Amino acid sequence: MSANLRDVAKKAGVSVGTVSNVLNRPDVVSPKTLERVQKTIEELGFVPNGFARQLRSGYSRTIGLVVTDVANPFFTEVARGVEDAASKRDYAVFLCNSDESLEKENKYLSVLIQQQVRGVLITPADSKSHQYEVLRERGISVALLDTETKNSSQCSVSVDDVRGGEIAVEHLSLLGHKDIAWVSGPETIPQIADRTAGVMKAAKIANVSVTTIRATLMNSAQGEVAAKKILELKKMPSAIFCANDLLAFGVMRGLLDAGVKIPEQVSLLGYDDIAFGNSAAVPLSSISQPAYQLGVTAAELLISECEDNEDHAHQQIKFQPQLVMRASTATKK
Amino acid sequence: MSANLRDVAKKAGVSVGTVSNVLNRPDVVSPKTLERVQKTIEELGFVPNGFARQLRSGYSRTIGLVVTDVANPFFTEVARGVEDAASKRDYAVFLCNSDESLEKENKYLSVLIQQQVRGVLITPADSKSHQYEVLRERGISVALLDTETKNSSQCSVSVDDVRGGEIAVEHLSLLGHKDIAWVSGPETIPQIADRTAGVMKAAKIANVSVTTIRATLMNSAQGEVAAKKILELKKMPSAIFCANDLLAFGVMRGLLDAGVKIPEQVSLLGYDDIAFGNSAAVPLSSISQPAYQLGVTAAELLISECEDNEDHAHQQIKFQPQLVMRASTATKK
DNA sequence: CTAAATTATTGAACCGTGTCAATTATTTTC
DNA sequence: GAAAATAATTGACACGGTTCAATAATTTAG
Repeated sequence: MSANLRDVAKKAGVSVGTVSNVLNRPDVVSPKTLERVQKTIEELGFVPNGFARQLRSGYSRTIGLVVTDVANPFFTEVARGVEDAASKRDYAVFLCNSDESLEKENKYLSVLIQQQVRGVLITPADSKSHQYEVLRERGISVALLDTETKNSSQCSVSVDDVRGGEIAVEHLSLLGHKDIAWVSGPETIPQIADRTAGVMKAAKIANVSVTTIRATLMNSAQGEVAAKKILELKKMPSAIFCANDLLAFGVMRGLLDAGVKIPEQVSLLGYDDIAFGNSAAVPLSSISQPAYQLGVTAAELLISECEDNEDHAHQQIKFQPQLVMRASTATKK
Repeated sequence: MSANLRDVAKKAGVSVGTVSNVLNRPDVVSPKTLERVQKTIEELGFVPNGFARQLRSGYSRTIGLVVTDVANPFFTEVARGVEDAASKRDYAVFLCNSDESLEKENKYLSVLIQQQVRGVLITPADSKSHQYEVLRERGISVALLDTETKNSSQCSVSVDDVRGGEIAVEHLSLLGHKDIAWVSGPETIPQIADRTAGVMKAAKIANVSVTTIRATLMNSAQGEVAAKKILELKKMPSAIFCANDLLAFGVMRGLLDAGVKIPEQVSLLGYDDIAFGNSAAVPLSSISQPAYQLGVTAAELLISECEDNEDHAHQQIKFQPQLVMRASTATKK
């Protein structure tokens, strides 16, 4: 087996404390002892055991990233941002997918505790879940990702989803649409609830009527289901706003298959502005979020909190969404 | 601070050994003791400290996943598979993006060594790099992901890329195309080299002429660059085969913008069959790979190698690609 | 009902490092 | 050159689990 600190101490004729000092506080060791010990370390090919080190110090250089689904291109971008920023600070990232399930989320949090992560970046599966207080109690920093917190004792990096909902409706209203379908997702997801709030607020002001279609999951298969529901409505809306681009892709497919022309008959607007929007059957107009930047900022904030410990001022950073107009939205005929 | 094993033992009125047994060998503990201890664990919110555990056992329950780019939907799917399979076995996954750079890859391998991972799943950035031998020497299992190894002392899970290239050309040839453009990527990537080999082999047999366009990166921006190059060719090919779907999306956009009709004037075939292929401007025909399955299989194989230690038979598993025909390929007029 | 076999539980030793009060060696001061 | 100040070194203990030989409790056999 490979040499340990005691072996080095014995061979160099010093105590274990001195060897430990050579590794961690070389300045307190006399030059000639230092040299002798370092030579012995070299000879024995000694590499300190990370487990023992971390067990003693209590800290690791890892963070956990819990998102609802990395397969969603928005989160993929966020994840890249997190990973790049963490890597720059020499932190490794544990990737966890909660699949919007509270049970899975809790299971992963427990795994992350076991792994003794220094901090956790989390997009809560559910607005009610305050399970992450448990992490705090264990000295693990927590920052909310893509979710705002009213609680100022916590960092969060989010995008203004209320504003995003407003921008969407304002855009459609400006194009002359007065009857909009809002393809929403589970209202337990904070982002969705906020976008809905924005939609309703702007709709009231602009005097636009909104029909809500609720999707159970935010993927393109559920988008196709939503498309069917829209086609069955008594009165076809002239514009559709989807809670994310994946849903919008599904709706687009459903409508095109049914012979509905986009944007001639119906305008379609997505959310997230994922890279493929541009390559869609009808290039998709969307509400853009700075996903990569979100990840970078969140990771930097979290690591700063982990390391600055006491004198860290919690911040709630909020980015602004932006309209990206492509071919899928047009003025009402 | 949070509860440890001794606290649980005291509160439940048993010894530390028994609590440890409850965690690791529940079958040797009597049912009523088991229940009592589990209840106490629950009450105290006890989560075992991974470091301490690993220090004694010498092994961690983490693996590293090194891919060239998670933002590529193919790898995103693979990553999901890896994560789901690892999670089932109670392993946590470190995510690393090498961006096809050997330097970054080596940096990450070093980080993974520091983190004392039990095994590494890697898609080598470069066919030459045998840096992962260093890991082996440290007792870290390594399995190749999406790459075949000739070396039978190593596990690998791959897709038959040579066959993939063949299938593509056979398909296009069957549709009557005799003049094909092959939008390739860096030939240092083994997958690309294999696909090229398959293309050339099938082209020779089917008597098809191939013009190779080399993309520097496998993304859609480079696809647009490739489209420009194709438009500048003296003789326009009647079909284009791209090394992945992202490139194909770029090519599609480039051609459509130039007024070229797909598939009427040019057939376009991608590789990977990513989810968005179906939502593309022209639904994209593609060569499908079982990405999720690839990830699951690789993770299971790696963990089995980690745990079975001695009596583990190295396996080289190879999946077969499949043609998925959509609207972007058609018989030559 | 006792002896033997089986099952359950115990707790001290150990994994490999970091820490720090105590000890020893060296240098400075007058 | 002795006392005081400073620098260097020591080693037991802590971290929080796992392991395993020893012991205790229970079941089975005769």
